[in-house]
Amino acid sequence: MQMFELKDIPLFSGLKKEQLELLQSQMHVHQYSKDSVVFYEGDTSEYLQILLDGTVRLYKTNPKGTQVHMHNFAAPEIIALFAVFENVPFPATCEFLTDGTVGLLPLEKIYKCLNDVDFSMSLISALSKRMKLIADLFHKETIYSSEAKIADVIYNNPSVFERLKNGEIASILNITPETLSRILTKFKKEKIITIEHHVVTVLNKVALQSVIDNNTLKK
Amino acid sequence: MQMFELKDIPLFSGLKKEQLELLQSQMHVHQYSKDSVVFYEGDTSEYLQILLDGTVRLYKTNPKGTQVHMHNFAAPEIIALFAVFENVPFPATCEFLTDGTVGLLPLEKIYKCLNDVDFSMSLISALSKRMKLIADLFHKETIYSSEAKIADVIYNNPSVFERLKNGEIASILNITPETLSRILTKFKKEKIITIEHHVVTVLNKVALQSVIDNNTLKK
DNA sequence: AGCACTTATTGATGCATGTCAAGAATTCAT
DNA sequence: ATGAATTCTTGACATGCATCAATAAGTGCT
Repeated sequence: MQMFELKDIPLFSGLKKEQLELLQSQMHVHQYSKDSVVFYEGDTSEYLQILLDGTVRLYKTNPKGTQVHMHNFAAPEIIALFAVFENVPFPATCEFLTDGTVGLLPLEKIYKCLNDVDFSMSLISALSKRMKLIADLFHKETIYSSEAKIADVIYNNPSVFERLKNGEIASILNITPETLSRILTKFKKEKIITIEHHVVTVLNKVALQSVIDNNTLKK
Repeated sequence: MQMFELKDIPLFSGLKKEQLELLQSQMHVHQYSKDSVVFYEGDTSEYLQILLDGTVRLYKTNPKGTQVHMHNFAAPEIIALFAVFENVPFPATCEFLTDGTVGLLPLEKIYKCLNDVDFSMSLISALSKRMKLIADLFHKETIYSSEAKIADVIYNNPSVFERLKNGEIASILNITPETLSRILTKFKKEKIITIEHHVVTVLNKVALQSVIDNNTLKK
């Protein structure tokens, strides 16, 4: 099995060879199987957690027990980046969607790298990218209606319909499968899309864009 | 009028004197009056914007035209921190709640500071704090019911009831004044709080905490 | 103290989306 | 290809909050 290493992660790739090897040697590696939980919302950790293999899903759980999807990450990627530098509890639960492995790097080892200008700059860039992720997520959950969310995936990521079943797509969008189904048939009736063998074809890009902007088809 | 300066901002306070003076001299200063807009959601900028005086409000506007409140900042503070380092459009509109002033620092001048380890570390810390802000905001908008939002302010920030009128509190919580009113009288009826002359007294802290955790009073 | 204006309360209704349940279509294993 | 299991669709209904409208309470000015 070939697995990612620290050097495959932009944050570390700029480090000098010895530095990198030192870190790599100080990293604990954990194996996880599908559906196992890496950490729970509210946990804290003394380690930077690095996804070396597999894909994970980050989500919150609301009081009714339903999950609010935040993001999927595929290796190689850092998970829980920001919580760690403010020593703040994780804002989400992290669960494996596949078998996989996580590397744990003691935070105090990382702090030493901050003297390296390249490392700091990579970290600033990584944090900024994470910030954009969560700002986009906030926008989708806060501004978009269900119709707009669906129009948005169709527009920007139509291939999910080939890879995932509707229930999975719905849960990524934080809507129910029923709502997804209803809106999809609405879009079909309005001749905005067709779906054949899980392949979505956009017939009316303008209308789709306008759903994204206006949250609705009508008027 | 006394106003804040760069050195009052943690991000810059670690810089050497000459460096700081250089930056200060390269900063453009803009005056704004109450209700004027510093930037709109979707704008981009070549400048780091620093709030030197007054308070601003950041919000998104949804397609129906209603505002989704994100955050208020009081001077001295950096606004739009992350958008700038990924050169991404601002995710929110920024509007003054008072008269005030903003300093504009050309980004390329900032980039030069990144060689300074202290500056990088301050920036990492500032970004992480912003990240926590938006993660908390996401939690409130995504997990909390209106009851939970209100219980949360009562619990953590009861003084707003003395300073703000209900309409303003409602808009900060992204609910309507009607909903706020209804839930407040519900809490009073249940003997969880009393309000006299805009001063909220908590009678049943446990119940309040349980509303925050469970999103509702009942059951 | 009295009147005008602003803010808060209350009721009736609407709307988007969730929930529950039944039936239809699809997928998969043999 | 056939049946069993899964997934999708559709309908009826529930829920939480917004909206609209009318009235009540509070605030400030002369």
